[in-house]
Amino acid sequence: MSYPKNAVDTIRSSGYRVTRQRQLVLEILDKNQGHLDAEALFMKAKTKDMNIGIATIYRTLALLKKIGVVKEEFLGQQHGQFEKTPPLPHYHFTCLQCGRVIEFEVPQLTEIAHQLSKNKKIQVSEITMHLSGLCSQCINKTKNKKS
Amino acid sequence: MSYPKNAVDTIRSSGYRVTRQRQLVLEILDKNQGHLDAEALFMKAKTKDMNIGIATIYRTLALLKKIGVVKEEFLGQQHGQFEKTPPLPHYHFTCLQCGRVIEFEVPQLTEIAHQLSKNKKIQVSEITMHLSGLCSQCINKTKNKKS
DNA sequence: GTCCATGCAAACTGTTTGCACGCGC
DNA sequence: GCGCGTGCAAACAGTTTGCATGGAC
Repeated sequence: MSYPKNAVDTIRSSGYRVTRQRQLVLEILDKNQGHLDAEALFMKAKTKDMNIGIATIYRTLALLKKIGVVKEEFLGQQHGQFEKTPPLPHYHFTCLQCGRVIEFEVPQLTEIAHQLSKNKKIQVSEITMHLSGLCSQCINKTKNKKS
Repeated sequence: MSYPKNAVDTIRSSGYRVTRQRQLVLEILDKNQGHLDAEALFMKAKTKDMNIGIATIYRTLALLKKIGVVKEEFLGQQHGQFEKTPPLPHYHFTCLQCGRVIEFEVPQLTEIAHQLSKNKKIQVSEITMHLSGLCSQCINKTKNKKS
């Protein structure tokens, strides 16, 4: 069966131990369907487990990334944000003013990547797309601002 | 006239001074049509000017980016690589094995971004796309390797 | 009981900043 | 000559690592 196993099962079946800390990180990523960086995740984790260390967060995220449970996205251009790997690939728009992130799908990208694979004789394993600009709210704010 | 002014003119007309160091950085970026990160650029600059400081490199790149002369690309996922702003927007493929970068154009992206702008009522000012995988050389290497 | 995973602190990397001097305009 | 731009070193932020202890299996 190719049922998407839940994350805990994936950890176990990949040969790693299911620890309290790893479960906590997964829990937080589940609740926050948004995008968290290591620091933000650490903060949230601390409220549930005062003793958790930032190194554990980094090690756990690296592990989850390696076994494919989470994806790292580079949105604000600097350090990565993490989210549970979505069933369908999607991409992100970031508002340069308020930082809001909007997700969207672009089915055409698969075809575009396929064409490129043929033309350039390459093998594409990962497609990243990222838009930035102004979200509708910030467009309105700017309009209403009289200078 | 909307002739693309050369970079030096752009610096001057933006109200900044044209210094030896800034010219050197531009020269290096011109010669290396490839993609250099701050460190690599610093190394190359040192061979021409032993006394140049890494801080100058960072400050110069930030300036050139601000006035639109260079673009910062996040290819290897971590710190940015810089290239002179190309006349036509293009995107990059990075080989995960050998690090080779291939450039390509995707005219359709403009239209895709336009559609999204309408649907989501956003204003897109920047489109980023990045592919990764294996280049043709590395595909062959892998094939020929008997294990 | 074994050995992987954790917490802590120290180390490290890439980048930024404060300041006195030097140079473009 | 004025004031921005530079070099240097120190500061900083984010991330990684070494090591002794603790917990998953």
